[in-house]
Amino acid sequence: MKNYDHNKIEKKHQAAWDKKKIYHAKNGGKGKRFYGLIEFPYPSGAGLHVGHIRSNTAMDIISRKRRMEGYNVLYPIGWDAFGLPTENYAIKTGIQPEKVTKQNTDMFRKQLKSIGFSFDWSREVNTTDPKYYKWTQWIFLQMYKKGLAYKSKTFINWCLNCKIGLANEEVVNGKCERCGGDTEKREKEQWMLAITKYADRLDKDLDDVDYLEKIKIQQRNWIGKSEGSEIEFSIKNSPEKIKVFTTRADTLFGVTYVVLAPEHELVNKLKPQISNWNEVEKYILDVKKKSELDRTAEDKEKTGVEVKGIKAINPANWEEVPVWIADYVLVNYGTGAVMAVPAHDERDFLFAKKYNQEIRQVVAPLFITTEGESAIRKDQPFVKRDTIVSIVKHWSEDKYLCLMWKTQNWKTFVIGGTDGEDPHIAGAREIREETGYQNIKFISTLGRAHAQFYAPHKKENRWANVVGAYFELIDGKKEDTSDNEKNLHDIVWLTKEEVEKIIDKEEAVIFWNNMLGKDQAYTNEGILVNSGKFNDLSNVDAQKEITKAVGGKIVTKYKLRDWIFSRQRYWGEPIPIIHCEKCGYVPVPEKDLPVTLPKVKSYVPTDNGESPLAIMHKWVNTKCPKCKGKAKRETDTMPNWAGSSWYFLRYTDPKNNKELASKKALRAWMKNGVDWYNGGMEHTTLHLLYSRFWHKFLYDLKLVPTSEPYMKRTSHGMILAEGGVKMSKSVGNTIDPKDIVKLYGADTLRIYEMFIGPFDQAVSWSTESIIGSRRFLEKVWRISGNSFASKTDKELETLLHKTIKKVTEDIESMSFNTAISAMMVFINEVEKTKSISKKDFELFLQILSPFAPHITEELWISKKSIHVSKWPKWDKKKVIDSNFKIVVQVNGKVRTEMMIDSDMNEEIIKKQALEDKVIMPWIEGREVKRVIYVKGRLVNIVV
RNA sequence: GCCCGAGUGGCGGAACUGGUAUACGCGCACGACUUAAAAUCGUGUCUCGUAAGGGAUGUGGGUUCGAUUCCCACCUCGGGCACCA
Repeated sequence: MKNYDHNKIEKKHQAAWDKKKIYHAKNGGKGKRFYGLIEFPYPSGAGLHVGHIRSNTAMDIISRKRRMEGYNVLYPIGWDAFGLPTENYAIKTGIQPEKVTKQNTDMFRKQLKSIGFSFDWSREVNTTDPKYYKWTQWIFLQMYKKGLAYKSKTFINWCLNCKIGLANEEVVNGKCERCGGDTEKREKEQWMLAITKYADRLDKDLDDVDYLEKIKIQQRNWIGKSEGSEIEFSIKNSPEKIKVFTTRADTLFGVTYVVLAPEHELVNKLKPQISNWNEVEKYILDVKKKSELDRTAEDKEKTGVEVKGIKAINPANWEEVPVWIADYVLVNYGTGAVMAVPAHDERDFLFAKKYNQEIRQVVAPLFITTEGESAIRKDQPFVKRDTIVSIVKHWSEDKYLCLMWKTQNWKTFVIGGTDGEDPHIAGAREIREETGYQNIKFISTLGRAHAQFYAPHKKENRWANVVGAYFELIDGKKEDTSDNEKNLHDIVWLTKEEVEKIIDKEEAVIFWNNMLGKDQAYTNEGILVNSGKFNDLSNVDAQKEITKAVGGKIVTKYKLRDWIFSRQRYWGEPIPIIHCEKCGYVPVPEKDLPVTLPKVKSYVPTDNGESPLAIMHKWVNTKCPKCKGKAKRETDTMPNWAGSSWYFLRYTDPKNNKELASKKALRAWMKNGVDWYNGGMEHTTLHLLYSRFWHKFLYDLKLVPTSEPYMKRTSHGMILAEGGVKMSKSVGNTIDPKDIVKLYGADTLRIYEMFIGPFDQAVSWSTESIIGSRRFLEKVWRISGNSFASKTDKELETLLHKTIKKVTEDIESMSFNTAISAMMVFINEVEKTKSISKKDFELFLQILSPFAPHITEELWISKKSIHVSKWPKWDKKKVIDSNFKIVVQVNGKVRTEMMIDSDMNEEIIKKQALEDKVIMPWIEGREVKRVIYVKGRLVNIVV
């Protein structure tokens, strides 16, 4: 047998597959179909990356398996070729982007072919091809016609380095996502796409697709759906109103001020009434000057100024509250104004502390005792009581008064009922009665809480509405207390540390912390207090009730913003709009599409932020399609998310010049959407969301059969360099797949990248480890050169069928690493026993073939390609061992193993275990309490 | 701060639904073949202990006959979001 010469074999079969077109998807026919999709690559000058190979191989394995299972498979490839790197290269070198793109795609194509992917190369698409972007432009025009594409003067994120407007999504921590340079806010007219109109559906329809849960979560977070209320605050002596958005309408009675975003339109409208306009205006200018980075800086100390002369009126209690402007309120979320409830919102709390605003509690926490002697007794009614907890400080020392109860295991502050009295009166009375101290000074209340517990001394469930109060004794003057009180508890003075050790009731702890000034916003659920007729309602129920009572509206808001769609760049799809002096914006007639990019001399964007296209007067100046008058073309281009928002549709019918794809082709391939789409987590919030949005739009136009583009979405982990750091050119730790293919072969590289670790997790590259994959393939090669047995050894046959089962199932769950491990185990076993039939070995080659398509094709005997052969089925009878090993444990510790036959029943096995020589000494002289048998696994003897 | 995910040998990692922890691979050590080296093959490889046996899956508790797996608290790392009311 010849040596395993991967170079020769791989080239030979790649050429043969191309010639025989075995991976071409058939358009006609009735059989079952499978559409497997990977994110089409951006053909960068750096060439194919090992990361591309990992994700492409995974879907290649799945596609190859589907083909062998009899599916008509579409596994296409194309180029997402518009974009900044190519343009920047053009700026630097002056070489036309088309030329660079052509070079790069040629290189990528060659490299991808050298890995042996089963792409249908006849359906290659390229987003920069005018025949392709004609339809990108066409879709834009449909959006324009439906009012979803509009021009708007907005603050955009401007990258000072790229000289380009960025979408919110492209700004990371105030820096440009692409170049890492500084960004600033600039006001500019931009084309926008109204993705927010689809926000609700983009959220809701996630229920119906099979995406990894973490992908759904990320999408949902990004969309940021939030249900709440819009409530209007009148302004004193003005017809204007402040509309706020809140998710906590239940806390309306706790509003102590109202905050507007500095950019809020009311600020200017109310100018005549504002008595400190200079101060307000200065603050607004300061905020504008602040870069995005400063505004989101880490310490984020909140700032703001009060708008004097303006008072808002709380619709719940007609209280007048001050109005502030502060930049912690965002103009473009909700209504740009919030009601501040410092007691129950952390941001408002911090702001209130800094600017000395009132903090008013309206939600009391509810503490339920469920353990110990005070645990509530189920099925008993609650007796409601108003109670008070008084913290009493010593007249001269830093000590506090506590009661040690004699009748039950309670250690408390001074407690008692209030009988409807004010806290300072009720508290003082209780202190006198229970402790005898006479000269008491009321300092402050400490908040409210509800507590449910069982009172053993009264034998009843209590529901206490507790108020906390803080008192100081003026002197030690003390009178005798009644015998009754004396028998109830002892009085002790404790230091702070001692108090903290013994006080365990949660409401007491809260009051204690409040007394010490360690208070914080309470944002959890609870019972309403200080809220007029809504008192005692649960805060959740109160949200709707209070909204209704003040004439508010229940509304849903989203974090998602409309998509800034224009770029001031050359290398993108021209936006097909004409500006006419008379008619305004006029869409380019569909028959004139595509609007192609003109050839320009310089690709440098202009300093005033215009695209290089703006100085192409010949191209820019045109006639208005409507009035035939003087007009100019739009010089902004589309972002490179445009072409990738619908490319998967084009694959179904890539050469169609009349439609973006024929209905027939779409019905055939997209009947349920793309069956399986794998890509990177980095595209979860942008590409995935954008393309879902476009697809839903096309669905509404009845152009595509489903409202969701992708039925199933999975994601791969990144490949990191050795040592777990990112691969990067500048560090010089990148791996060129070409070198690996040359040295070890494409099959080895494929196996290695699938074996390297769990597919969905990031893994570190290790050149040292590749040899293992190569050795595995060499063993396969060597075995095929041996003479085969007429019949496969019985145990080996069982292992083969187990392996077929495991590989079949592992591919579906993308557990490629364990599938390969199982095949390695099998091959190791074959080497040991050396008796496998030719037929059985071929079954093995078949399950290996999706992973290593070249070597298996070479070793496959039949004239027809192994890749069109039928996927092996495991034999249910043959995956069960006739006898196997189980372990025997004593008290959960393994003591011995024994062989049993599959037909032995439980009683016999248990008996055999108990009589085992090794086991006997372990159970001798001890009582066998239980014997547990787990089928096919173990016997556990409990003594 | 919030939301995900993950912590297992020297390394990458495996373990079904709670049932022999460390499969498979790399590396390492020793041996065989060789004048030698590479390649290949074989044996060994969590840890303490001569052994019997004990201890180990980030830490500390809990549930269970039995926990890497379930529950509670905490620590570390990775990813996402980040003043979204």
